Amino acid sequence: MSQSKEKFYITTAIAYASRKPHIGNTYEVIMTDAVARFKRMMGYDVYFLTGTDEHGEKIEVLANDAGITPQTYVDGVSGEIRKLWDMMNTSYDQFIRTTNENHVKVVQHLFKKFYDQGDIYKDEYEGWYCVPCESFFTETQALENGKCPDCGAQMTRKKEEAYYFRMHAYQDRLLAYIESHPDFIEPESRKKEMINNFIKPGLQDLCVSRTSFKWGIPVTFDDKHVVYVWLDALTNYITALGYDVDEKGALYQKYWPADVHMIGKDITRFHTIYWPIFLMAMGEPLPKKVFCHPWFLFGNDKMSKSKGNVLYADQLVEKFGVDGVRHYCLAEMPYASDGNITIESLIKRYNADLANNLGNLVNRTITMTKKYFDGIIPAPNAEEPLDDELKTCAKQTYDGVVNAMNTYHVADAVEILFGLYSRANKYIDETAPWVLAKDESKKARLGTVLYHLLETIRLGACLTAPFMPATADAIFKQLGCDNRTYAWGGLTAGASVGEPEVLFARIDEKKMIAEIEEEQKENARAAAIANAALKEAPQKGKEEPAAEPIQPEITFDSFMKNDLRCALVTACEPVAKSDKLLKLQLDLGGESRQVVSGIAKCYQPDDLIGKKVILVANLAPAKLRGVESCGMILAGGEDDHIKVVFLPDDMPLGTRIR
RNA sequence: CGCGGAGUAGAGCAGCCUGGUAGCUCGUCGGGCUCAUAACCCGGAGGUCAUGAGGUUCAAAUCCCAUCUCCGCAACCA
Repeated sequence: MSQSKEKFYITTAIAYASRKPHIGNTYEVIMTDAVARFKRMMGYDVYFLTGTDEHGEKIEVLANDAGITPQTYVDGVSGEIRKLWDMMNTSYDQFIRTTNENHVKVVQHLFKKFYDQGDIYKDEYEGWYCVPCESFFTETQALENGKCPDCGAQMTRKKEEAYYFRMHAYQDRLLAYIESHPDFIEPESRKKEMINNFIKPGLQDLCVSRTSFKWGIPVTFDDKHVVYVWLDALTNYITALGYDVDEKGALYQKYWPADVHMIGKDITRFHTIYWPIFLMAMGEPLPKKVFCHPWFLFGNDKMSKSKGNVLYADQLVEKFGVDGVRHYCLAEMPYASDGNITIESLIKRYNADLANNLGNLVNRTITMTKKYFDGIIPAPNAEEPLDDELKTCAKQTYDGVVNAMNTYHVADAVEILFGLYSRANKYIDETAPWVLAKDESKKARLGTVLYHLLETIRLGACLTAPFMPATADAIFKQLGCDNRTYAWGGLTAGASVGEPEVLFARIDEKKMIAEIEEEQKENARAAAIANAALKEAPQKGKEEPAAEPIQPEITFDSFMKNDLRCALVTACEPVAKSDKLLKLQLDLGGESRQVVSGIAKCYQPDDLIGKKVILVANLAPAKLRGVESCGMILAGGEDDHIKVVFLPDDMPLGTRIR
């Protein structure tokens, strides 16, 4: 401990403990881990923080559905997430949970402090309030004369109290900071997005408390309120270090400000606007960098439960191993644009990089050492000019990897590293050890070649450690050496290598794809059965309350208030500047109606024209995107999976449906 | 005219900031080798770098302008 090492504080976003994270979420932890391990290797004193975000309405609802307390729910999910991170061999120093007692206490202190110093103020939110729906609606949502957009009832003007954070007051300081720290937000495009979309138009004060649900950190001086999400979640980065309002703590003093927050691009706004402003209000320094990584898509689709295309890390680990999955994620994700996961590319990359290039190289080299030298590492005393190329490559690989990693171009770093293994394979071809072995007089040369190969593999293993720690260990074991210093000549001649073992067995692509398809069918079947079971007995499934809960019972009379009619779609066109809305002209036998419907993602106008649909004929009119909508047509599903209910062609127009 | 990004060989990407032989991986075709996991090595084919007989320049994938298409964010989702 003579020299204090330079510190490096790195964090992932905390994962929302509502459900098991998919491979896209897992990517973030893997990537952050690779950087953390790399920095440790470079001699930094690294502190790597990850954890779970455990409050909020959604979790409250999920727990209720499951019939358990939110705390119990969150204990389960958080534990699962942590297990997943552990399985992926991530080297975090701390796993924080926002239900952690200390975190809760500090958030409360901060809230109070902000309130006392005038950054947080209590205001009355005034808006239209619908009593039956127990909800607020904005001016633009409300229908004419203040009718409820949900149920059509007459709403009242109502005031509700809420706490707001004076974001606006810090706007200029934030902009100045971002502009004077060009590296603060990366990639660059995200920075522009933030500045142009949010900061320059003027920051809105942020609502930082809620009264509509209970599962959150209570505001100490006003117990109707709980602290709303981001003030709670973001502060994990410092509460984890023991920060408190009047007692900063040793870890905090040592590690703050963060060197980099690794986050998904979807939460850029919170990390590059609100979080810095909270810190300014605390009088604390801002993080040095927020790196907004892209997302993994499945094929070309966003991964989503409803599309049934979600991949989970543990599932992939079964097929490809921990390092197979780590390697794929790290090598495949581009720097700024979204990456695509497909099973085919997973297999291809696994075979090409891991089995053929790296695995086979190690295997053939160790085997030759066994075969020609009884496993004793020979001395390199018959060098030839050709060898310099290999050494130069090793040197350049190091520089290249360091360079790429320092700018978080992880995929580039991996590619450069594998270039070294590739060069070593070529070296075998150039030197043809099996030919040298036939000539006793070339023994010294043969030994030199093998030494160079073993040494190159050793150096490669040093650099592989941050990406695939277990594989690096396995390579060192086969080399019979654990010298992880990146300098040519670290292997000791005369020592013994270990036993050759296959690092990555080749995967039969066709066979595995067939296997996976089979599993997916099975999963689909299981899901279908589970869904059916849910419908019959709407009990509480813990994971994924897939079906929307059944609404409270109503009487026949109240149902009959809905006037449903058979109507013909006579014309249909998209609504300008909207990607979900279609404007439909309906004929219900004499009367015609204009209706706007949010189904454009699923239907083309031509799909609808000439079809008969069910119209809710007595729904209060509304304006959508400025277009008048008088009624709605019945459809099921959400987002990208909406199905309109069509009626038989021979049903007369205007027929009442019940 | 909301903001931003992207369009480069069959596929996936790099190069663009700091103009000057268009590169990598997979696939494909041909050859070599046998130490090794049917692996490894070499070579070929395949690109008018979205479009504009546009602008700047001795020189444009790279800088500027216009158009088209896709994506993300925002808005909208009766």
